[in-house]
Amino acid sequence: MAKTFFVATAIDYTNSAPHIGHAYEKVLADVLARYHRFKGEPVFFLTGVDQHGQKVQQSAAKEGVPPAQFVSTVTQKFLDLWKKLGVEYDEWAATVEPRHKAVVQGILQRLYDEGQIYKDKQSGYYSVRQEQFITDKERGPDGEFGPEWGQVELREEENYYFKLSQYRDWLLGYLKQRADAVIPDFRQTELHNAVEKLGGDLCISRPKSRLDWGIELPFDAEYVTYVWFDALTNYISFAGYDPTLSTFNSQPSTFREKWPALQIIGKDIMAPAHGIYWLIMLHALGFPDEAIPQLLVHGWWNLGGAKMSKSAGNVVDPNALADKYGPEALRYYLMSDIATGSDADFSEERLISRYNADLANSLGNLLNRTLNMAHRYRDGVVTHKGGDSPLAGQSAELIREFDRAMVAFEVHAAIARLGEFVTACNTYIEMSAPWKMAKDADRADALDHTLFALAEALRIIAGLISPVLPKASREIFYQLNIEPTSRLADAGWGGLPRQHKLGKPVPVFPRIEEG
RNA sequence: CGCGGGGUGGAGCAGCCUGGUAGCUCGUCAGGCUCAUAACCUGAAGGCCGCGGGUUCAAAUCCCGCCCCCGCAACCA
Repeated sequence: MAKTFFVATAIDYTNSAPHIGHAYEKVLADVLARYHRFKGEPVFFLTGVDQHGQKVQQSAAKEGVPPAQFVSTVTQKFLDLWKKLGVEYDEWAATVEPRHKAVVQGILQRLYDEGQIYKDKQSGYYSVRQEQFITDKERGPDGEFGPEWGQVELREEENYYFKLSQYRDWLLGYLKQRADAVIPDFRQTELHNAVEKLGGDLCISRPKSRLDWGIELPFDAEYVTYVWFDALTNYISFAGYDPTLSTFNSQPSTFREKWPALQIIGKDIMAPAHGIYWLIMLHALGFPDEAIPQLLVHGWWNLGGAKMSKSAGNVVDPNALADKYGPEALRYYLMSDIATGSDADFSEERLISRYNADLANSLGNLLNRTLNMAHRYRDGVVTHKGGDSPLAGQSAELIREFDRAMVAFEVHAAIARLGEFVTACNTYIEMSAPWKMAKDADRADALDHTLFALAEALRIIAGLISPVLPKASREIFYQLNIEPTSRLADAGWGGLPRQHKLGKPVPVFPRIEEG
């Protein structure tokens, strides 16, 4: 049995509505999950929401609703968006769930019992209005804290700390020994540099007097868990991890079959959260190096070269885009117009342009003209005649290179490669000129040969594109009048019956007219 | 000398790890085709691959230095 392809995304904070970056990450995970299912591997796709914490508590208070209710409203927006975009996860990680709490508390208790968590006292500047400690970073140019902080006072507070720094050398060693711990590699360099500067331990609690919307510490009811042990733990709590079993090998087989995950995260939360805290947490919990998850770090969609932010008012709403252009057009754009790991500029014009050029003009038109000719010249029936088509060899190469790109998470490259093949098919039509063959009775076999090859090429294309555009893929198969190819193994040349009646052409990708 | 990314024909990008005729999409120009969603195909113009040095038979690609953009971080408990 093949190892399960376990892909997990970061879980999104339910403080405000999803934006384009959230959508990108989940679609990327969904495409990879779908591709590995297509390859016939068992797949476990985990995503969800991070629902606790101070900002949620504050936002809820502002709206005058209980945090649980506030969180449920925002969570619904994420659920609706994933449904709309066709993001099909296997498990939903919502951190308010009891089973998650049980794992978080179980882990904390174990680490506490093992002496890996201790209590300490620190002091700092505290903003009464914002209900948080602030640092020198918040000081204005004049060295004073601005009026937005209100009254600022020096305050002492006791909290619990996790002995993070003692694992610094382990992490450095791990990163040194595993070249693909983080992808792309320059992020691994960045992480390594960050780890070298790692100093103190990690504060993991908040007194309930300041924050009570969280998971109570099992060993001190006066405190709740601060973000790290709550949010990060979702990756194992929703995969069946049992906190009472201290060694990895004693974990339930349902967990061990899945773990470790490929974790897809944004570049902003690699260091320190995932690259340092999370990896060290796992190590401290007894996970062997082979069970440390790989991090796939993606870039951001910027707007006009500038970072997107709510304060700048330039946030792109994926919901509106999906409504306007269709979810598949959005999926295609997000997957094709950014190199995994890099940043890209978001542009609605680019979305339209790529959709029209790649999907409407190239692929959609290829399907349309092929079906049309088949109906016009052969009553819709394509028949195998003669030897191999040049498209046969090209398709074999396509499948190899497409796969190589996809398993390397380079979805953009895989899509580009597929586009080359679509163009090759269009060129093949021009070269063979079936409309001329149709007028020449002596070339009847050649016409059959060409039409058959095109139908077969389209069947392959429809299979390969299915992880990115599941709906359009099904529609293409429907028009080809064949069962959707559900496995890569069946995608190769030669799968089409030697005589086959095609369906009627209907534009799958109608052009988006601007303006 | 904090950490990292980027600088490639008019625009947006890929290629760089694993040196070997500079590639893709859009745009422009010319031609072809008529099966097709005014789509498709071919050809052309346009680039000292940021600058300077080095290694090499050979550098966009490796090494050194510099310039310019962009993120992140800067004792956030």
